[in-house]
Amino acid sequence: MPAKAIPFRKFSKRSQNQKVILEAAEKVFAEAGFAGATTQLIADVAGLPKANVHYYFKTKEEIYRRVVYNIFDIWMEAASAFDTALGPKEALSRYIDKKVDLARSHPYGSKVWAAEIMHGAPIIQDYLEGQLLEWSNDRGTHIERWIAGGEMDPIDPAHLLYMIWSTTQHYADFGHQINTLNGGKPYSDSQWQAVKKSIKTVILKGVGLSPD
Amino acid sequence: MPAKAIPFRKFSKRSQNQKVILEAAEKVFAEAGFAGATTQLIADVAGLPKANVHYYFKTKEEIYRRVVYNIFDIWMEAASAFDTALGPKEALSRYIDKKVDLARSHPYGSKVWAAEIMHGAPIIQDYLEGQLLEWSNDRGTHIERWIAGGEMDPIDPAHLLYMIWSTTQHYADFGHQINTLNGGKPYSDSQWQAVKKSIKTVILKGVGLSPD
DNA sequence: ACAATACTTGACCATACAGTCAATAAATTT
DNA sequence: AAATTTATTGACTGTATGGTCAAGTATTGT
Repeated sequence: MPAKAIPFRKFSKRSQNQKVILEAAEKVFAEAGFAGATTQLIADVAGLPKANVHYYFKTKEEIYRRVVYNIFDIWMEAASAFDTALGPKEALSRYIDKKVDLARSHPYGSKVWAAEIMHGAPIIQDYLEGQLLEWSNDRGTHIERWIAGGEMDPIDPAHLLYMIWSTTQHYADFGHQINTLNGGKPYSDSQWQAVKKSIKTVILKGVGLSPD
Repeated sequence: MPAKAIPFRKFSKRSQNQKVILEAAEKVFAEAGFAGATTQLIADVAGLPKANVHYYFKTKEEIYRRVVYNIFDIWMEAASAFDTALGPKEALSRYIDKKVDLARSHPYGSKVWAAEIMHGAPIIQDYLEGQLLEWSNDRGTHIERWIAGGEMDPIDPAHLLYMIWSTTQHYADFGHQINTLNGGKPYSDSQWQAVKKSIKTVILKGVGLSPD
């Protein structure tokens, strides 16, 4: 919400700078936490003077809010990969693939999200109780339908979802630990492929679906 | 490390107060992050004046260090539950049980640990490269032996370990989200039992071991 | 009883930080 | 080209916080 009307120019200075600031902020919030993230550091990473950051965003909290909302949007988009029309094997496979892709492409966002939840979700509590709950319940009932129809083994759908969320996001949130145990090197393309395969194999077999 | 010698009295005022402070600090660090945790708040939660906290611990960082080391010790103790002499089914089952117990009994510690890793492990990097790497490699070779001996399906041992870590710790680190999706209520005893069962079932079946 | 050591605590200080402001420059509109 | 809006930035301010200190009280040892 700018103070005055935004020009409809597609790449206005305004939206360009906001984007740069938000990307810098995502990284800084992920690495230092909300309280540890200084506006000065965000400005430095963005390559702007601090006062300029405050010209575009009134408060640090407003920046944080925007970052968290962005992450939620990306998460919700990925959530649509869990397409129940496909049947359990395909739906779960594609969802896992998508979530691993996200862990790789948006590690900072994942960390900010994790920290937000760990601190009691002060900003996105509403979304948890709204969209996320709705989405989970919807997917849950489909999973129960598959179980009732003998298409997969019985399991509490919530636990299955948590298992997918945790295993995939772990590769973002604990990436530092994983890299350390990998000889200090980040995962290669083929290692990321192996991640997908391992997770899909265990979870699919784990609920009675033959993988590949 | 006290400035002078510690009296050998088992429950000296010193060790009592340190314990109270460290427990308070663990909670505050978990909920607010390192930078967001104020010594004043730690003192308030501990029920002591701030200056008293600084009498026992020189700096906030020293308190944080102690908290993180405590967590690592608890983690390592749990790690011994992965007893390779028992064979894959029992070893994995007991380890999962133990880790879920830990997620329930030490949620704050788990969060502090997660945040420490997410911020690049500034304090415990040495442990990651030392004890944790050693432990992981040791368990990894045993898992590979089981696989070679046909006792379980092939899987990259690292991914199996990450799967256990992530699924179990998720119930601590994302407890707020889980409670929200559980109607705002914390898990009951029987729900925690179900967590263990779900995780064990999926992972054991997922690597070709019949559960229960 | 006395000394010595350990603990307690309000008041204080230096620093770092979020946010402001005014003065200037660049871009856009008329 | 004048006017108006938008963007840039160094300098500044008030507040919150980590840490100190000195003056006290309790505890322990002799």
